[in-house]
Amino acid sequence: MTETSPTSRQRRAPRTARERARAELTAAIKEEARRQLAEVGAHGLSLRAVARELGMVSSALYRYFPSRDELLTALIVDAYDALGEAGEVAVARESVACEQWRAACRAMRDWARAHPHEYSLIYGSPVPGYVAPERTIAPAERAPRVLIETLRTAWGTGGIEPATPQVPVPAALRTQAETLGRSFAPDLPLPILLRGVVAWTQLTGMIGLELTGHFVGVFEPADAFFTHSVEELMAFVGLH
Amino acid sequence: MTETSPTSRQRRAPRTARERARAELTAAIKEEARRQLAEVGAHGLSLRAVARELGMVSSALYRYFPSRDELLTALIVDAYDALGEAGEVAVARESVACEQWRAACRAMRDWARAHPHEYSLIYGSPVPGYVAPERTIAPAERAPRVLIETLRTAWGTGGIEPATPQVPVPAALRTQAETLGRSFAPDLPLPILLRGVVAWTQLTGMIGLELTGHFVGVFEPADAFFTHSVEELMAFVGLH
DNA sequence: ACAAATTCGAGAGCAGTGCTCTTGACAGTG
DNA sequence: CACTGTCAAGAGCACTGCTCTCGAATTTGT
Repeated sequence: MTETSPTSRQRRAPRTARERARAELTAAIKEEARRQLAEVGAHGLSLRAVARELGMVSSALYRYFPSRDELLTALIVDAYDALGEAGEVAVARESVACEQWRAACRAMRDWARAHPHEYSLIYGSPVPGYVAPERTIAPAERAPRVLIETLRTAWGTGGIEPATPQVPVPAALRTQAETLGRSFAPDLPLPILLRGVVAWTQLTGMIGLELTGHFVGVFEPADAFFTHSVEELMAFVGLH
Repeated sequence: MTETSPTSRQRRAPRTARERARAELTAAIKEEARRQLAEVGAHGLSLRAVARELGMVSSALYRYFPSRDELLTALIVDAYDALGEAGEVAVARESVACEQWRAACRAMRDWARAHPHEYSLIYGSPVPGYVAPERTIAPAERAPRVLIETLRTAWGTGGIEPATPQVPVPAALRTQAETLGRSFAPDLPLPILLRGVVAWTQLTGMIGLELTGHFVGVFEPADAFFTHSVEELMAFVGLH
Protein backbone atom coordinates (compact mmCIF):
# COMPACT_ATOMS: atom_id res chain seq x y z
CA MET A 1 0.00 0.00 0.00
CA THR A 2 2.82 2.41 0.86
CA GLU A 3 4.88 3.89 -1.90
CA THR A 4 8.09 2.06 -2.66
CA SER A 5 11.28 3.56 -4.01
CA PRO A 6 10.98 5.01 -7.51
CA THR A 7 13.28 2.45 -9.08
CA SER A 8 11.56 -0.58 -7.62
CA ARG A 9 8.33 0.19 -9.44
CA GLN A 10 7.94 0.09 -13.17
CA ARG A 11 5.44 2.92 -13.00
CA ARG A 12 7.51 5.84 -11.80
CA ALA A 13 6.15 8.33 -9.30
CA PRO A 14 4.16 11.17 -10.87
CA ARG A 15 6.39 14.14 -11.58
CA THR A 16 4.21 17.00 -12.60
CA ALA A 17 1.49 18.45 -10.43
CA ARG A 18 -1.09 17.41 -12.98
CA GLU A 19 -0.02 13.77 -12.97
CA ARG A 20 0.08 13.82 -9.21
CA ALA A 21 -3.43 15.27 -8.96
CA ARG A 22 -4.67 12.74 -11.45
CA ALA A 23 -3.23 9.82 -9.48
CA GLU A 24 -4.74 11.11 -6.27
CA LEU A 25 -8.17 11.67 -7.78
CA THR A 26 -8.12 8.24 -9.38
CA ALA A 27 -7.40 6.71 -6.01
CA ALA A 28 -10.10 8.82 -4.36
CA ILE A 29 -12.66 7.71 -6.94
CA LYS A 30 -11.82 4.07 -6.38
CA GLU A 31 -11.96 4.53 -2.63
CA GLU A 32 -15.37 6.18 -2.75
CA ALA A 33 -16.63 3.61 -5.24
CA ARG A 34 -15.46 0.83 -2.94
CA ARG A 35 -17.33 2.45 -0.08
CA GLN A 36 -20.54 2.65 -2.06
CA LEU A 37 -19.98 -0.87 -3.34
CA ALA A 38 -19.90 -2.11 0.23
CA GLU A 39 -23.16 -0.30 0.94
CA VAL A 40 -25.36 -0.83 -2.09
CA GLY A 41 -23.55 -3.53 -4.04
CA ALA A 42 -22.38 -3.63 -7.62
CA HIS A 43 -25.89 -3.10 -8.96
CA GLY A 44 -26.38 0.07 -6.95
CA LEU A 45 -23.00 1.54 -7.72
CA SER A 46 -23.70 4.82 -9.47
CA LEU A 47 -21.11 6.95 -11.21
CA ARG A 48 -23.18 10.03 -10.50
CA ALA A 49 -23.36 9.23 -6.83
CA VAL A 50 -19.61 8.69 -6.64
CA ALA A 51 -18.98 11.98 -8.41
CA ARG A 52 -21.54 13.75 -6.24
CA GLU A 53 -19.88 12.52 -3.09
CA LEU A 54 -16.52 13.73 -4.36
CA GLY A 55 -17.95 17.15 -5.15
CA MET A 56 -17.57 16.88 -8.86
CA VAL A 57 -19.86 16.42 -11.80
CA SER A 58 -20.46 13.00 -13.32
CA SER A 59 -18.97 13.78 -16.71
CA ALA A 60 -15.67 14.70 -15.11
CA LEU A 61 -15.41 11.17 -13.80
CA TYR A 62 -15.26 9.79 -17.31
CA ARG A 63 -11.82 11.39 -17.68
CA TYR A 64 -10.57 8.84 -15.20
CA PHE A 65 -12.67 5.79 -15.99
CA PRO A 66 -14.06 5.63 -19.51
CA SER A 67 -17.07 3.61 -18.41
CA ARG A 68 -18.79 2.09 -15.43
CA ASP A 69 -17.43 -1.31 -16.39
CA GLU A 70 -13.93 0.10 -16.39
CA LEU A 71 -14.39 1.30 -12.84
CA LEU A 72 -15.72 -2.09 -11.84
CA THR A 73 -12.74 -3.75 -13.48
CA ALA A 74 -10.41 -1.62 -11.39
CA LEU A 75 -12.30 -2.64 -8.27
CA ILE A 76 -12.17 -6.27 -9.36
CA VAL A 77 -8.40 -6.20 -9.75
CA ASP A 78 -8.08 -4.58 -6.34
CA ALA A 79 -10.37 -7.20 -4.82
CA TYR A 80 -8.34 -10.05 -6.29
CA ASP A 81 -5.18 -8.49 -4.93
CA ALA A 82 -6.65 -7.85 -1.50
CA LEU A 83 -7.97 -11.39 -1.21
CA GLY A 84 -4.70 -12.86 -2.40
CA GLU A 85 -2.69 -10.70 -0.05
CA ALA A 86 -4.91 -11.65 2.87
CA GLY A 87 -4.14 -15.27 2.17
CA GLU A 88 -0.43 -14.65 1.68
CA VAL A 89 0.10 -12.80 4.95
CA ALA A 90 -1.93 -15.42 6.79
CA VAL A 91 0.28 -18.17 5.44
CA ALA A 92 3.45 -16.19 6.14
CA ARG A 93 2.52 -16.01 9.81
CA GLU A 94 2.59 -19.81 10.15
CA SER A 95 5.45 -22.22 9.74
CA VAL A 96 4.00 -25.73 9.62
CA ALA A 97 2.00 -26.75 6.59
CA CYS A 98 -1.21 -27.69 8.38
CA GLU A 99 -1.44 -24.35 10.11
CA GLN A 100 -0.61 -22.57 6.89
CA TRP A 101 -3.48 -24.33 5.15
CA ARG A 102 -5.91 -23.54 7.95
CA ALA A 103 -4.76 -19.94 8.07
CA ALA A 104 -5.15 -19.50 4.33
CA CYS A 105 -8.69 -20.88 4.29
CA ARG A 106 -9.69 -18.86 7.33
CA ALA A 107 -8.18 -15.68 5.92
CA MET A 108 -10.06 -16.03 2.66
CA ARG A 109 -13.35 -16.63 4.42
CA ASP A 110 -12.76 -13.73 6.79
CA TRP A 111 -11.93 -11.43 3.92
CA ALA A 112 -15.02 -12.55 2.03
CA ARG A 113 -17.24 -11.92 5.04
CA ALA A 114 -15.66 -8.52 5.61
CA HIS A 115 -16.08 -7.54 1.96
CA PRO A 116 -19.04 -9.55 0.71
CA HIS A 117 -19.85 -7.32 -2.24
CA GLU A 118 -16.26 -7.24 -3.40
CA TYR A 119 -16.11 -11.01 -3.08
CA SER A 120 -19.32 -11.33 -5.07
CA LEU A 121 -17.73 -9.11 -7.66
CA ILE A 122 -14.98 -11.62 -8.33
CA TYR A 123 -16.57 -14.98 -7.50
CA GLY A 124 -20.28 -14.23 -7.81
CA SER A 125 -22.31 -13.69 -10.92
CA PRO A 126 -20.40 -11.80 -13.53
CA VAL A 127 -21.87 -8.40 -14.23
CA PRO A 128 -24.05 -9.18 -17.25
CA GLY A 129 -22.50 -8.42 -20.57
CA TYR A 130 -19.24 -7.86 -18.77
CA VAL A 131 -16.25 -9.86 -19.90
CA ALA A 132 -13.14 -9.97 -17.73
CA PRO A 133 -10.25 -8.15 -19.42
CA GLU A 134 -6.85 -9.74 -19.78
CA ARG A 135 -5.29 -7.90 -16.88
CA THR A 136 -7.59 -9.53 -14.33
CA ILE A 137 -6.36 -13.08 -14.80
CA ALA A 138 -2.99 -12.61 -13.15
CA PRO A 139 -4.42 -11.19 -9.89
CA ALA A 140 -7.15 -13.83 -10.04
CA GLU A 141 -4.55 -16.57 -9.81
CA ARG A 142 -3.11 -15.14 -6.63
CA ALA A 143 -5.60 -16.64 -4.18
CA PRO A 144 -5.57 -20.22 -5.46
CA ARG A 145 -1.81 -19.97 -5.79
CA VAL A 146 -1.60 -19.49 -2.02
CA LEU A 147 -3.18 -22.87 -1.42
CA ILE A 148 -1.15 -24.68 -4.06
CA GLU A 149 2.03 -23.03 -2.82
CA THR A 150 1.31 -24.33 0.67
CA LEU A 151 1.00 -27.82 -0.76
CA ARG A 152 4.21 -27.39 -2.73
CA THR A 153 6.33 -26.46 0.27
CA ALA A 154 4.68 -29.18 2.32
CA TRP A 155 5.55 -31.67 -0.39
CA GLY A 156 9.13 -30.49 -0.35
CA THR A 157 9.47 -30.97 3.39
CA GLY A 158 7.62 -34.26 3.45
CA GLY A 159 4.67 -32.78 5.31
CA ILE A 160 2.19 -34.29 2.94
CA GLU A 161 1.15 -37.88 2.44
CA PRO A 162 1.38 -39.19 -1.15
CA ALA A 163 -2.43 -39.24 -1.20
CA THR A 164 -2.91 -42.49 -3.05
CA PRO A 165 -5.64 -41.66 -5.53
CA GLN A 166 -8.38 -44.21 -5.87
CA VAL A 167 -9.36 -42.45 -9.05
CA PRO A 168 -7.04 -42.63 -12.06
CA VAL A 169 -6.44 -39.36 -13.90
CA PRO A 170 -7.71 -39.58 -17.49
CA ALA A 171 -5.45 -38.44 -20.30
CA ALA A 172 -7.39 -35.29 -21.17
CA LEU A 173 -7.22 -34.07 -17.61
CA ARG A 174 -3.60 -35.06 -17.28
CA THR A 175 -2.42 -32.73 -20.01
CA GLN A 176 -4.45 -29.85 -18.59
CA ALA A 177 -3.13 -30.51 -15.11
CA GLU A 178 0.43 -30.73 -16.40
CA THR A 179 0.34 -27.28 -17.94
CA LEU A 180 -1.29 -25.97 -14.78
CA GLY A 181 1.38 -27.61 -12.68
CA ARG A 182 4.17 -26.15 -14.80
CA SER A 183 3.12 -22.62 -13.86
CA PHE A 184 1.99 -23.29 -10.31
CA ALA A 185 4.05 -26.08 -8.77
CA PRO A 186 6.29 -27.98 -11.17
CA ASP A 187 7.48 -30.55 -8.65
CA LEU A 188 4.12 -31.33 -7.09
CA PRO A 189 2.62 -34.69 -8.07
CA LEU A 190 -0.42 -34.31 -10.28
CA PRO A 191 -2.89 -36.13 -8.02
CA ILE A 192 -2.01 -33.84 -5.14
CA LEU A 193 -2.22 -30.77 -7.32
CA LEU A 194 -5.65 -31.82 -8.55
CA ARG A 195 -6.88 -32.45 -5.04
CA GLY A 196 -5.65 -29.00 -4.10
CA VAL A 197 -7.71 -27.52 -6.88
CA VAL A 198 -10.71 -29.54 -5.74
CA ALA A 199 -10.22 -28.19 -2.24
CA TRP A 200 -10.06 -24.67 -3.64
CA THR A 201 -13.32 -25.15 -5.51
CA GLN A 202 -14.93 -26.43 -2.33
CA LEU A 203 -13.65 -23.40 -0.44
CA THR A 204 -15.12 -20.94 -2.92
CA GLY A 205 -18.35 -22.89 -3.01
CA MET A 206 -18.71 -22.93 0.76
CA ILE A 207 -17.91 -19.23 1.08
CA GLY A 208 -20.26 -18.41 -1.74
CA LEU A 209 -23.11 -20.38 -0.23
CA GLU A 210 -22.56 -18.72 3.11
CA LEU A 211 -22.54 -15.24 1.59
CA THR A 212 -25.64 -15.86 -0.49
CA GLY A 213 -27.50 -17.02 2.58
CA HIS A 214 -27.89 -20.67 1.66
CA PHE A 215 -26.85 -21.71 5.15
CA VAL A 216 -29.37 -19.63 7.09
CA GLY A 217 -31.39 -21.84 9.38
CA VAL A 218 -29.03 -24.75 8.84
CA PHE A 219 -25.43 -23.82 9.60
CA GLU A 220 -25.88 -20.57 11.45
CA PRO A 221 -23.31 -19.54 12.33
CA ALA A 222 -21.36 -21.44 9.72
CA ASP A 223 -18.09 -21.37 11.68
CA ALA A 224 -18.29 -24.95 12.90
CA PHE A 225 -19.12 -26.34 9.49
CA PHE A 226 -16.42 -24.24 7.91
CA THR A 227 -13.62 -25.38 10.18
CA HIS A 228 -14.84 -28.94 9.93
CA SER A 229 -14.80 -28.79 6.14
CA VAL A 230 -11.31 -27.35 6.20
CA GLU A 231 -10.14 -30.24 8.35
CA GLU A 232 -11.84 -32.79 6.13
CA LEU A 233 -10.36 -31.39 2.96
CA MET A 234 -6.97 -30.99 4.55
CA ALA A 235 -7.01 -34.73 5.08
CA PHE A 236 -8.34 -35.08 1.54
CA VAL A 237 -5.34 -33.34 0.01
CA GLY A 238 -3.01 -35.36 2.23
CA LEU A 239 -1.81 -32.75 4.72
CA HIS A 240 -1.11 -34.10 8.17
CA MET B 1 -46.52 -28.43 -16.23
CA THR B 2 -49.90 -29.71 -17.44
CA GLU B 3 -52.99 -28.91 -15.42
CA THR B 4 -54.01 -31.59 -12.94
CA SER B 5 -57.48 -32.32 -11.69
CA PRO B 6 -59.08 -29.46 -9.74
CA THR B 7 -59.07 -31.33 -6.46
CA SER B 8 -55.44 -32.39 -6.57
CA ARG B 9 -54.20 -28.83 -6.51
CA GLN B 10 -54.63 -26.49 -3.63
CA ARG B 11 -54.92 -23.57 -6.02
CA ARG B 12 -58.06 -24.40 -7.96
CA ALA B 13 -58.29 -23.82 -11.66
CA PRO B 14 -59.32 -20.27 -12.62
CA ARG B 15 -63.09 -20.00 -12.99
CA THR B 16 -63.79 -16.63 -14.43
CA ALA B 17 -62.40 -15.37 -17.69
CA ARG B 18 -60.59 -12.63 -15.84
CA GLU B 19 -58.77 -15.06 -13.58
CA ARG B 20 -57.90 -17.18 -16.54
CA ALA B 21 -56.52 -14.23 -18.46
CA ARG B 22 -54.59 -13.15 -15.42
CA ALA B 23 -52.97 -16.56 -15.02
CA GLU B 24 -52.02 -16.69 -18.67
CA LEU B 25 -50.60 -13.19 -18.69
CA THR B 26 -48.64 -13.88 -15.52
CA ALA B 27 -47.10 -16.91 -17.18
CA ALA B 28 -46.40 -14.97 -20.36
CA ILE B 29 -44.65 -12.25 -18.40
CA LYS B 30 -42.46 -14.78 -16.62
CA GLU B 31 -41.68 -16.53 -19.88
CA GLU B 32 -40.65 -13.32 -21.62
CA ALA B 33 -38.68 -12.22 -18.56
CA ARG B 34 -36.86 -15.54 -18.55
CA ARG B 35 -36.01 -15.08 -22.20
CA GLN B 36 -34.60 -11.62 -21.61
CA LEU B 37 -32.80 -12.89 -18.50
CA ALA B 38 -31.01 -15.45 -20.63
CA GLU B 39 -29.99 -12.74 -23.06
CA VAL B 40 -29.00 -9.75 -20.97
CA GLY B 41 -28.80 -11.16 -17.46
CA ALA B 42 -30.45 -10.07 -14.25
CA HIS B 43 -28.87 -6.64 -14.44
CA GLY B 44 -30.26 -5.95 -17.87
CA LEU B 45 -33.73 -7.29 -17.19
CA SER B 46 -36.07 -4.37 -17.78
CA LEU B 47 -39.74 -4.30 -16.87
CA ARG B 48 -40.39 -1.83 -19.64
CA ALA B 49 -38.71 -4.07 -22.20
CA VAL B 50 -40.73 -7.07 -21.04
CA ALA B 51 -43.94 -5.07 -21.26
CA ARG B 52 -42.96 -3.66 -24.61
CA GLU B 53 -42.35 -7.12 -26.01
CA LEU B 54 -45.74 -8.25 -24.75
CA GLY B 55 -47.43 -5.27 -26.38
CA MET B 56 -48.50 -3.63 -23.19
CA VAL B 57 -47.49 -0.60 -21.24
CA SER B 58 -45.05 -0.84 -18.35
CA SER B 59 -47.45 0.32 -15.67
CA ALA B 60 -49.84 -2.49 -16.52
CA LEU B 61 -47.14 -4.97 -15.60
CA TYR B 62 -47.20 -3.77 -12.03
CA ARG B 63 -50.68 -5.27 -11.67
CA TYR B 64 -49.02 -8.67 -11.92
CA PHE B 65 -45.69 -8.12 -10.21
CA PRO B 66 -45.61 -5.27 -7.70
CA SER B 67 -41.91 -4.68 -8.28
CA ARG B 68 -38.92 -5.80 -10.28
CA ASP B 69 -37.64 -7.74 -7.29
CA GLU B 70 -40.94 -9.58 -7.10
CA LEU B 71 -40.56 -10.68 -10.70
CA LEU B 72 -37.02 -11.79 -9.98
CA THR B 73 -38.24 -13.73 -6.97
CA ALA B 74 -40.72 -15.58 -9.16
CA LEU B 75 -37.92 -16.42 -11.58
CA ILE B 76 -35.74 -17.53 -8.68
CA VAL B 77 -38.37 -19.93 -7.40
CA ASP B 78 -38.79 -21.33 -10.90
CA ALA B 79 -35.04 -21.70 -11.26
CA TYR B 80 -34.75 -23.60 -7.99
CA ASP B 81 -37.54 -25.88 -9.08
CA ALA B 82 -36.11 -26.45 -12.52
CA LEU B 83 -32.66 -27.26 -11.15
CA GLY B 84 -34.09 -29.55 -8.51
CA GLU B 85 -36.28 -31.32 -11.01
CA ALA B 86 -33.36 -31.78 -13.40
CA GLY B 87 -31.50 -33.55 -10.61
CA GLU B 88 -34.50 -35.61 -9.60
CA VAL B 89 -35.27 -36.98 -13.05
CA ALA B 90 -31.60 -37.73 -13.59
CA VAL B 91 -31.48 -39.77 -10.40
CA ALA B 92 -34.75 -41.50 -11.20
CA ARG B 93 -33.27 -42.80 -14.44
CA GLU B 94 -30.55 -44.72 -12.60
CA SER B 95 -30.82 -47.57 -10.16
CA VAL B 96 -27.44 -48.05 -8.51
CA ALA B 97 -26.22 -45.40 -6.08
CA CYS B 98 -22.97 -44.54 -7.86
CA GLU B 99 -24.71 -43.86 -11.13
CA GLN B 100 -27.39 -41.87 -9.35
CA TRP B 101 -24.73 -39.66 -7.79
CA ARG B 102 -22.94 -39.15 -11.08
CA ALA B 103 -26.20 -38.43 -12.86
CA ALA B 104 -27.27 -35.89 -10.27
CA CYS B 105 -23.99 -33.98 -10.44
CA ARG B 106 -23.93 -34.06 -14.21
CA ALA B 107 -27.55 -32.94 -14.44
CA MET B 108 -26.95 -29.96 -12.20
CA ARG B 109 -23.90 -28.88 -14.15
CA ASP B 110 -25.69 -29.33 -17.44
CA TRP B 111 -28.64 -27.29 -16.25
CA ALA B 112 -26.34 -24.57 -14.98
CA ARG B 113 -24.51 -24.38 -18.30
CA ALA B 114 -27.78 -24.32 -20.18
CA HIS B 115 -29.21 -21.57 -17.98
CA PRO B 116 -26.19 -19.66 -16.69
CA HIS B 117 -28.03 -16.49 -15.80
CA GLU B 118 -30.76 -18.35 -13.96
CA TYR B 119 -28.12 -20.30 -12.10
CA SER B 120 -26.32 -17.09 -11.20
CA LEU B 121 -29.62 -15.79 -9.95
CA ILE B 122 -29.83 -18.48 -7.30
CA TYR B 123 -26.19 -19.30 -6.54
CA GLY B 124 -24.39 -16.18 -7.69
CA SER B 125 -24.29 -12.80 -6.10
CA PRO B 126 -27.59 -11.89 -4.58
CA VAL B 127 -29.26 -8.99 -6.30
CA PRO B 128 -28.11 -6.09 -4.15
CA GLY B 129 -30.48 -5.05 -1.44
CA TYR B 130 -32.52 -8.10 -2.26
CA VAL B 131 -33.38 -10.48 0.55
CA ALA B 132 -34.73 -13.91 -0.25
CA PRO B 133 -38.37 -14.20 0.82
CA GLU B 134 -39.59 -17.08 2.92
CA ARG B 135 -41.13 -18.96 0.02
CA THR B 136 -37.79 -19.46 -1.71
CA ILE B 137 -36.19 -21.65 0.94
CA ALA B 138 -38.30 -24.74 0.28
CA PRO B 139 -37.47 -24.87 -3.45
CA ALA B 140 -33.87 -24.03 -2.60
CA GLU B 141 -33.57 -27.21 -0.58
CA ARG B 142 -34.66 -29.34 -3.48
CA ALA B 143 -31.32 -29.61 -5.27
CA PRO B 144 -29.14 -30.51 -2.27
CA ARG B 145 -31.87 -32.89 -1.13
CA VAL B 146 -31.34 -34.89 -4.30
CA LEU B 147 -27.73 -35.61 -3.33
CA ILE B 148 -28.51 -36.39 0.30
CA GLU B 149 -31.41 -38.58 -0.74
CA THR B 150 -29.08 -40.58 -2.95
CA LEU B 151 -26.80 -41.11 0.02
CA ARG B 152 -29.75 -42.09 2.20
CA THR B 153 -30.97 -44.83 -0.12
CA ALA B 154 -27.41 -46.00 -0.66
CA TRP B 155 -26.95 -46.24 3.08
CA GLY B 156 -30.14 -48.25 3.39
CA THR B 157 -28.99 -50.78 0.80
CA GLY B 158 -25.42 -50.95 2.06
CA GLY B 159 -24.04 -49.25 -1.01
CA ILE B 160 -22.01 -46.86 1.02
CA GLU B 161 -18.93 -47.45 3.11
CA PRO B 162 -19.10 -46.21 6.72
CA ALA B 163 -16.58 -43.50 5.73
CA THR B 164 -14.47 -43.58 8.86
CA PRO B 165 -13.98 -39.92 9.62
CA GLN B 166 -10.49 -38.93 10.58
CA VAL B 167 -11.92 -35.70 11.86
CA PRO B 168 -14.14 -35.76 14.95
CA VAL B 169 -17.33 -33.71 14.74
CA PRO B 170 -17.33 -30.92 17.35
CA ALA B 171 -20.39 -30.45 19.55
CA ALA B 172 -21.56 -27.21 17.97
CA LEU B 173 -21.56 -28.75 14.52
CA ARG B 174 -23.14 -31.94 15.81
CA THR B 175 -26.30 -30.22 16.98
CA GLN B 176 -26.61 -28.31 13.72
CA ALA B 177 -26.05 -31.45 11.70
CA GLU B 178 -28.59 -33.35 13.79
CA THR B 179 -31.39 -30.90 13.07
CA LEU B 180 -30.39 -30.93 9.43
CA GLY B 181 -30.42 -34.71 9.40
CA ARG B 182 -33.85 -34.83 11.00
CA SER B 183 -35.41 -33.06 8.04
CA PHE B 184 -33.24 -34.53 5.31
CA ALA B 185 -32.18 -38.08 6.20
CA PRO B 186 -32.96 -39.16 9.75
CA ASP B 187 -31.24 -42.53 9.51
CA LEU B 188 -28.07 -41.36 7.79
CA PRO B 189 -24.97 -41.24 10.03
CA LEU B 190 -23.86 -37.71 10.72
CA PRO B 191 -20.34 -38.03 9.27
CA ILE B 192 -21.75 -39.23 5.97
CA LEU B 193 -24.38 -36.51 5.96
CA LEU B 194 -21.72 -33.88 6.56
CA ARG B 195 -19.53 -35.23 3.81
CA GLY B 196 -22.51 -35.11 1.52
CA VAL B 197 -22.96 -31.45 2.33
CA VAL B 198 -19.26 -30.85 1.72
CA ALA B 199 -19.59 -32.54 -1.65
CA TRP B 200 -22.56 -30.31 -2.46
CA THR B 201 -20.59 -27.19 -1.61
CA GLN B 202 -17.78 -28.39 -3.85
CA LEU B 203 -20.24 -29.01 -6.64
CA THR B 204 -21.69 -25.50 -6.45
CA GLY B 205 -18.21 -24.04 -6.17
CA MET B 206 -16.93 -25.88 -9.21
CA ILE B 207 -19.98 -24.99 -11.30
CA GLY B 208 -19.79 -21.38 -10.16
CA LEU B 209 -16.11 -21.09 -11.04
CA GLU B 210 -16.74 -22.59 -14.45
CA LEU B 211 -19.63 -20.23 -15.17
CA THR B 212 -17.72 -17.16 -14.02
CA GLY B 213 -14.87 -18.08 -16.30
CA HIS B 214 -12.28 -18.92 -13.66
CA PHE B 215 -11.28 -22.05 -15.54
CA VAL B 216 -10.57 -20.43 -18.90
CA GLY B 217 -7.08 -21.23 -20.04
CA VAL B 218 -6.72 -23.88 -17.36
CA PHE B 219 -9.51 -26.44 -17.52
CA GLU B 220 -11.01 -25.70 -20.89
CA PRO B 221 -13.17 -27.53 -21.46
CA ALA B 222 -13.82 -28.30 -17.83
CA ASP B 223 -15.49 -31.65 -18.53
CA ALA B 224 -12.50 -33.78 -17.56
CA PHE B 225 -11.88 -31.93 -14.32
CA PHE B 226 -15.57 -32.02 -13.51
CA THR B 227 -15.99 -35.76 -13.91
CA HIS B 228 -12.74 -36.34 -12.08
CA SER B 229 -13.91 -34.22 -9.16
CA VAL B 230 -17.19 -36.07 -9.06
CA GLU B 231 -15.33 -39.36 -8.84
CA GLU B 232 -13.01 -38.05 -6.14
CA LEU B 233 -15.84 -36.73 -4.02
CA MET B 234 -17.91 -39.82 -4.56
CA ALA B 235 -15.11 -41.75 -2.93
CA PHE B 236 -14.93 -39.03 -0.31
CA VAL B 237 -18.55 -39.52 0.74
CA GLY B 238 -18.06 -43.28 0.74
CA LEU B 239 -19.99 -44.34 -2.33
CA HIS B 240 -18.55 -47.32 -4.11
C1' DA C 1 -81.38 -7.79 -14.82
C1' DC C 2 -79.40 -3.93 -12.99
C1' DA C 3 -76.29 -1.48 -9.99
C1' DA C 4 -72.17 -1.61 -7.21
C1' DA C 5 -67.64 -3.08 -6.59
C1' DT C 6 -63.54 -4.61 -8.31
C1' DT C 7 -59.99 -5.13 -11.70
C1' DC C 8 -57.76 -3.75 -15.63
C1' DG C 9 -54.82 -1.16 -19.36
C1' DA C 10 -53.29 3.15 -20.70
C1' DG C 11 -51.01 7.49 -20.22
C1' DA C 12 -48.54 11.15 -17.91
C1' DG C 13 -45.11 12.14 -14.91
C1' DC C 14 -41.13 11.93 -11.33
C1' DA C 15 -36.52 11.00 -10.05
C1' DG C 16 -32.79 8.65 -11.24
C1' DT C 17 -29.25 6.34 -14.40
C1' DG C 18 -25.01 5.77 -18.06
C1' DC C 19 -23.07 8.20 -21.43
C1' DT C 20 -21.91 11.93 -25.14
C1' DC C 21 -20.90 16.39 -26.69
C1' DT C 22 -19.56 21.11 -26.32
C1' DT C 23 -17.64 25.06 -23.86
C1' DG C 24 -14.49 27.66 -21.35
C1' DA C 25 -10.64 27.64 -18.02
C1' DC C 26 -6.24 25.99 -16.46
C1' DA C 27 -1.43 24.06 -16.44
C1' DG C 28 2.78 22.52 -18.86
C1' DT C 29 6.14 23.23 -22.52
C1' DG C 30 8.21 25.44 -26.49
C1' DC D 1 4.42 34.82 -24.23
C1' DA D 2 1.85 31.74 -26.85
C1' DC D 3 0.53 27.13 -27.88
C1' DT D 4 -1.08 22.58 -26.89
C1' DG D 5 -3.20 19.28 -24.30
C1' DT D 6 -5.97 18.31 -20.18
C1' DC D 7 -9.47 19.35 -17.13
C1' DA D 8 -14.28 20.26 -14.80
C1' DA D 9 -18.64 21.71 -15.86
C1' DG D 10 -23.09 21.83 -17.98
C1' DA D 11 -26.71 20.54 -21.16
C1' DG D 12 -28.84 16.91 -23.21
C1' DC D 13 -30.32 12.02 -24.92
C1' DA D 14 -32.36 7.69 -24.13
C1' DC D 15 -33.40 4.76 -20.76
C1' DT D 16 -34.89 2.86 -16.18
C1' DG D 17 -38.24 1.65 -11.87
C1' DC D 18 -42.13 3.25 -10.01
C1' DT D 19 -46.55 6.08 -8.79
C1' DC D 20 -50.72 8.21 -9.77
C1' DT D 21 -54.97 9.06 -12.10
C1' DC D 22 -58.61 8.04 -15.27
C1' DG D 23 -61.89 5.82 -18.00
C1' DA D 24 -63.34 1.06 -19.59
C1' DA D 25 -64.28 -3.62 -18.85
C1' DT D 26 -65.71 -7.31 -16.01
C1' DT D 27 -67.26 -9.66 -11.98
C1' DT D 28 -70.35 -9.79 -8.12
C1' DG D 29 -74.37 -8.93 -5.09
C1' DT D 30 -79.04 -8.04 -4.89
